[in-house]
Amino acid sequence: MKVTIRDVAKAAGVSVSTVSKVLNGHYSISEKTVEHVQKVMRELDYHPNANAQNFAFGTSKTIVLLADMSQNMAFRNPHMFEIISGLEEALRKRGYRLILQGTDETSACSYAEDIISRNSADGIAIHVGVMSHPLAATLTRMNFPHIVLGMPDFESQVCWIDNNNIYSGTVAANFLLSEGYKKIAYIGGKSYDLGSTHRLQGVRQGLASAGYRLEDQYIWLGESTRADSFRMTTKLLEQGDKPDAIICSNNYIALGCVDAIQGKGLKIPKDIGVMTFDDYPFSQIIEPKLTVVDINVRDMGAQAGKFLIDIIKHPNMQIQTYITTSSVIKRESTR
Amino acid sequence: MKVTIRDVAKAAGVSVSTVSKVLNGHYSISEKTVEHVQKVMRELDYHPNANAQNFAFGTSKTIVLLADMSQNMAFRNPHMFEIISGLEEALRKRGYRLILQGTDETSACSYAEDIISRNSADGIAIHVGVMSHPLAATLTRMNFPHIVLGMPDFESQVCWIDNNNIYSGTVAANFLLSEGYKKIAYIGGKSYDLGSTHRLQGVRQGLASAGYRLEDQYIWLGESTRADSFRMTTKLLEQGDKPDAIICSNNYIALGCVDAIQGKGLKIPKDIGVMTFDDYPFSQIIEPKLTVVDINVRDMGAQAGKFLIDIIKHPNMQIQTYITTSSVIKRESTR
DNA sequence: CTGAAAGCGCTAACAT
DNA sequence: ATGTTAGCGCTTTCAG
Repeated sequence: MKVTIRDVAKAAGVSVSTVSKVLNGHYSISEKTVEHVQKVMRELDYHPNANAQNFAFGTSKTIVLLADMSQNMAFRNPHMFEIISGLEEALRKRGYRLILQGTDETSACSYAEDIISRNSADGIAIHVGVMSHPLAATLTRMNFPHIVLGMPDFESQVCWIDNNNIYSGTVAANFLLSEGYKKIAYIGGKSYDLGSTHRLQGVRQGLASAGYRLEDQYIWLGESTRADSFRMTTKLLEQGDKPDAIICSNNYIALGCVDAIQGKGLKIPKDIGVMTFDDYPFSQIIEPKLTVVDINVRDMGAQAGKFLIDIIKHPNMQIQTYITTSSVIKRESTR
Repeated sequence: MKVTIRDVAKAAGVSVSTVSKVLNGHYSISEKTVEHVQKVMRELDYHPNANAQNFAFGTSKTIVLLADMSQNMAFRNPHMFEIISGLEEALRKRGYRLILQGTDETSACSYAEDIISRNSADGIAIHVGVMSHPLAATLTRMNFPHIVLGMPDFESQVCWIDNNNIYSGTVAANFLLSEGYKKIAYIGGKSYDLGSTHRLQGVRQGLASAGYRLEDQYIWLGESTRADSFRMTTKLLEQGDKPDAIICSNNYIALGCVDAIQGKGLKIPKDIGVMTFDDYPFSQIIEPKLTVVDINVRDMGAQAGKFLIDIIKHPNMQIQTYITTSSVIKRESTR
């Protein structure tokens, strides 16, 4: 059968608590005993039972992640899985494990309640996609260590972490200016698309602080689809005064934008520059390869993991933050 | 403080073991007592401590997944995360949780040994990408419940599950024949690319059983890159007798193939049909949208979860299997 | 049908 | 520096 701490104690001729102390590197054990006990452990091929340790310590060294992982999500939103990868790595480095729990927005709250009340995890990470008002309420009411991946689209007291899209917008604007572009246009989503809105705001700020401005007729906001972007870009290009560069709020919009530009017989980047955000696989597949502001999402996951562990260790800590890790990857769609 | 089973027992005026039996639906408790105890539980807002239960039951109701989740993996291989999603769902339905553990091939084996010897999971799932000889040896030597996601490229006694690429190849061939194509070519990876090799084999079989054959000059095997595929397709098209359809072993190869065809001024699907395997996001983005044999990978993950739990419940069960869940998604690259 | 008591394997005062 | 002992919260024989 399984060899337990008692077997080791017996074989080593010491008490169980001494073995336990060796296991946990307690200072009070003499070097000689430590070595002896460790030798016995090796001989017996002893490995402390994880369940028993967790139980005795009153901790599970475990974080659960609530996220929507329904059909095709990995294809539609690889982004999320890259965040998860970063999160897992950060947690692992700190001795925690990540439990994946797929859920929809409706069930997320009861899952969280169950986890908290049954103490089946030391903390919860929640992808913003399944975040809801009741869940936020539960989290703050129970005062349980948590972090939301992405900024919730409503006010609350929960801890969240997100990329700074405003900053990314500014990075994009600054880059284009530094490359000599002057008449910059923006194609993005409507006001409820917070990402797009923030990026737009950042672009504005970037231009403003360099003494330029984003002209109203150069801003087109619509659906985040290839088709609607095609429509908007076409309209934009049919106006009298053409921009010399277009910033697209995301990859899908960029796709339609490129179609439209090429449809008008214009060359990228010779006649007009294009750039967008996030380094999706197809940023590199479409012609020309897109210049993007890359927001290191994996790093965001890693930061989230770090913060969550900090929160667990310092329960009164409060985090609500943006992190800024964007940088430009220059490819062929800008000169 | 936390309310425990003892508090419930006291408040309900019964013994701890009675409460435990109510918790676990033991037959021997009278309906009256059950109801009474449950009422007290609700009143006290009692929730059994998960750690303690696991400890007492000697199980963790937990599966760990070993997989390479290094930088950009979610973008390079969304496929894997879709499998993981399916796996998680299947496990959850059966009362198990999925722990994610990122690793490289080298560390995977010692992670597995640790998990097994410390009993920190009831089973292990391993993505084939981190599979190795020593890991296979460990798994069979320790006789621990496991399942490998994907077929290992070496002989062993481990349990694995994979799509049947041979079958998928046949599906592709049959589809093209049924659409009226007759001169079919194949562009794929070299012999060590098992996926490509099996698909090729399936294509051959499909054609053979319909009385056709895959001509040698129509088979080009090289690197799985857009560039090499471009090269191979160009060569193929420069031969005297052109095929009327090309099957590409994967999406990257399809990309280069489409480039080459269009580079020769040929139209898809008018002059030549193209199809490939796996429904990657960019199968839909490139022009024309690709007809693919879709191998429901999420379902493969789900099956893996089901099998793994079966193995846990019936330890002497042996599984080494293909599953076949391919079907054609017809889009614009075939007529 | 219910309860007393012995564990599951490990940790952590407290005593020596 | 080491050992004694009492738990951690729940399950599970075994008696009654």
